[in-house]
Amino acid sequence: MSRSDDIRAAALELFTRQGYEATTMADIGAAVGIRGPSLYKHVASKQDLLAQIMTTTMEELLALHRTAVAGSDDPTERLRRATEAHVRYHARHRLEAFVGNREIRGLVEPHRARILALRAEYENHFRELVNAGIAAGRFHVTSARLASFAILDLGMGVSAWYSEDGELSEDAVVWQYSDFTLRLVGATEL
Amino acid sequence: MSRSDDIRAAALELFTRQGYEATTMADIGAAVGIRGPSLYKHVASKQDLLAQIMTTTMEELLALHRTAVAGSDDPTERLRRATEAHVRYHARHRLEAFVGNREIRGLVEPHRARILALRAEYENHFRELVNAGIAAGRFHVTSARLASFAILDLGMGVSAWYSEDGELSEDAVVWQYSDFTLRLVGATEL
DNA sequence: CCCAAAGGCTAATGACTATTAGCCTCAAGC
DNA sequence: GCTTGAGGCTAATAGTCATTAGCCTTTGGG
Repeated sequence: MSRSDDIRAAALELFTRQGYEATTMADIGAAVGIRGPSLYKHVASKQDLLAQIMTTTMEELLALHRTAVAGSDDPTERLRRATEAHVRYHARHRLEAFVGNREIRGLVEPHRARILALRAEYENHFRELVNAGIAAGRFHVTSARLASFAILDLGMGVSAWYSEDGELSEDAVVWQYSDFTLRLVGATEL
Repeated sequence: MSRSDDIRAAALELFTRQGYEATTMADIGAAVGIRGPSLYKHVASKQDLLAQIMTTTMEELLALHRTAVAGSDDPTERLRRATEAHVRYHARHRLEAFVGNREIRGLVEPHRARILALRAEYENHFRELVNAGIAAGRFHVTSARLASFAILDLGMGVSAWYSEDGELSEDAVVWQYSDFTLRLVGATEL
């Protein structure tokens, strides 16, 4: 349904620019050329709009992570691929990622708990990748927890400043940031 | 004036936990044991409360940065000290830093423009530190802009997850993250 | 051609909110 | 002892908002 998609897209952009609380149904309606109340012919509620955006985002991120990591057994290569997927998603879907990171407070139960669980799972995957590298003697960091937080935060930063028509291409950012990650964990060359 | 300080502290915590928009004057009042309207005997407005928090935060951050950097001429040492100050501030004043990063949208002109200018200045300082290291042949990165973004984002991440009673001490986080930064820019040993 | 449903609209509902007005109390200095 | 100002309070003001109700138009399938 094209209209519903338009509405979700408009909501996404407004949530990014103004925040969930500060965005009114009338704003979203105006962005697609209708009045606020007419939105209810297409969506259940404002909260539902946010929940759908955040759920889709976290599920896509987890799916991409699994795919990225599946192709290799080498700890360095696995972390590199996971970081590439992470950063690429945050550049390519910067609005979704931005809202996904910043509007958790706007979610009401049970959505909030579900999203937090998915986030925790995602974070754990990264921590395990770092731990695997340490166990194999390939990474050299004091705290795997700190290193994985740092890696995740780098991606989130991307969603805050990346712009498709900026001077840096998506690939340039992805490759640079993957390098940063491997340097950060002190990955030794093979 | 102790009461005004209490109010600012209560507002800071509520803005962190619920966000500026979602926090009501009645909430802030309740946190200090009075009713919403009574707050106006101590503060000008809710907006003023936010503006004061953000302005103070950015000014402190800039002042600490200047002090940190002043003590050395060596590019590596300067970047290390700047990162230490950056991360330490984000750990020690995590509420201020958190709100400072996330509630810019809630600011109204002319506060918004002023804060954005201070942030831009802060970002520039880091980019210049990285550029200085590159020029001296001590750092090895493709894009100084990307590297400085990464460094700044690391600090912001800290303000999102750091906890004083967590397993990691402030010093541990500061030192680890400073290491991360120097690794990230490919700083060569002297 | 008809008519039902899809998708608009305006008006109403029921909250909630920042801020102001106006009043009351109480303590400290005279 | 009085009074004045600081700092509370409640009630009123003037919004804003999500959501629902009820109505109208269009349109596409029979």
